Amino acid sequence: MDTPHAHPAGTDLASVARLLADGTRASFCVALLDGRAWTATELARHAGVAASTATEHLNALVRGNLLAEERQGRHRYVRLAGPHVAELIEGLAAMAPGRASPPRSLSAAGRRKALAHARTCYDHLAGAVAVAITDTMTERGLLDWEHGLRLTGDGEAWLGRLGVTVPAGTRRPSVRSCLDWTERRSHLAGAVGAAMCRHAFDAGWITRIGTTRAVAVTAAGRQALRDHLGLPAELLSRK
Amino acid sequence: MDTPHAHPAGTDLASVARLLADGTRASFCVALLDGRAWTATELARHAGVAASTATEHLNALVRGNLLAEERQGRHRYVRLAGPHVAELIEGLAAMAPGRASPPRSLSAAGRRKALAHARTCYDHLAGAVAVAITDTMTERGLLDWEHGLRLTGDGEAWLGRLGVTVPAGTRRPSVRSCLDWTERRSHLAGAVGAAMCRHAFDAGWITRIGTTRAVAVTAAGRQALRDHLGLPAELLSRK
DNA sequence: TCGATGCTTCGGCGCCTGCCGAAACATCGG
DNA sequence: CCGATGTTTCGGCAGGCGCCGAAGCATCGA
Repeated sequence: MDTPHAHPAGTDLASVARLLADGTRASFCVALLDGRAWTATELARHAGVAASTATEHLNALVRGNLLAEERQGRHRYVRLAGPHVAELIEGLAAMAPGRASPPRSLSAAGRRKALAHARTCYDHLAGAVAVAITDTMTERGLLDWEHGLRLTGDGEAWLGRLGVTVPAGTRRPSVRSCLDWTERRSHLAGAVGAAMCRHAFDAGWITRIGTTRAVAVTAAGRQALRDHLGLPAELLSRK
Repeated sequence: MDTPHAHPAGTDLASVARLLADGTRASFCVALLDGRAWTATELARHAGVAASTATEHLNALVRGNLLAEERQGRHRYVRLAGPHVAELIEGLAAMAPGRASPPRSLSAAGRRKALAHARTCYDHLAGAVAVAITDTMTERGLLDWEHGLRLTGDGEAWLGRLGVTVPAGTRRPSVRSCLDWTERRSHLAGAVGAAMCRHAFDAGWITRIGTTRAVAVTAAGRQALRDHLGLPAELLSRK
């Protein structure tokens, strides 16, 4: 070897980072942030590359343990390998250059606006709505940031009144903050964030817009958030 | 452009990841995980590249806001841009291929062993010792993982008896868990972790081994950890 | 003022890797 | 069994990027 001590710990770090360093692979991962499984062809079309190219990228991502795959007949379904991957990707994206490049088309502008308003982030809620919810929960003493983020007793009771049940006994932290890449503020993640998001879907408070990550708050959802958190309607209705 | 909708959100994610996707740049960042400022030449020699090459890499890393720089005379000092960068890098490294490549030389083996035992991770303590401290603090009810990680009342009192003072009023979470890339377990980070590490240096409980990230626990340190945490001596002495 | 040292700029070289299309293979629905 | 559709393999091409050395600039110490 010609280098003194060939990057002792640098190489393995680089090998992981390299997986996300390509625009197409990154585009796959961002798409998969919705927490659902996509087929290889869907991802290829989404990123605008040939199917053969997508195959090679997926091989790399699966091999690198960023994605998990599942074969069903002639379809190859892939999804993020776990919440830690989603958090890593969000953390990386939050560090991106501050200047959000202006959208180039009207439909892109609308899409961006919908995403900024409310969207899923792996398995919990993100966007302006999620940040507002998190802020209000903090103001009302449901969340405590004093010594690390935690759910207060009031918070537990409040969740119970909402009908949200959090699966217990897992190693996953029950509350966690996740940096929002549109708002640049924290929103609620972790097991509680996921349970709240799931419950909001089940109760019909939010619905997916088409097949994207963007979600819309329904009339019932606005009502529920006003009743339980006192959130003003104008914050929740998209113009 | 020849692609349908040129990676809307993928590009900025990729541009950040690309910075860490090169072995040499990654090697710089891993070196800087010790939290100190290095000169360009030091990093170049460390990674085994020409000074001109290092300059270009540093330009990229500073431009991408991963590193902060400070000019002093003819020296260019760089350091990580903040704790969030250190956490990102550790998170990425923790995802690296499980098989730790066996060290190729005796000195490398010794170095690796020292690092695995106790080292600094940006501004707090990592390695087997740090994991043991964190575990014991949990067992003794000083830390509570129930609803997100937090310091208990007992924990605060315990810190006070140790003489550790934590700067208050910052936005930085006071306790945080950081995934250890040698132990694959969590250790204590955040403002409290940093304050404890700083206090341990000041009190002479630990000292740096040469100019590396590895640290040694002194006799006084073993005594202190036994008195305050009941940690067995054999855990703290390197063989 | 003058050498030594640290850093930067600039060409130029070579490899790595992402891309495609064509062809083969696998699966599904009849 | 057969066409349609999803996926994979394989060449081959082209651009990007990391590397170096030489030369130039800035700063330090004397």
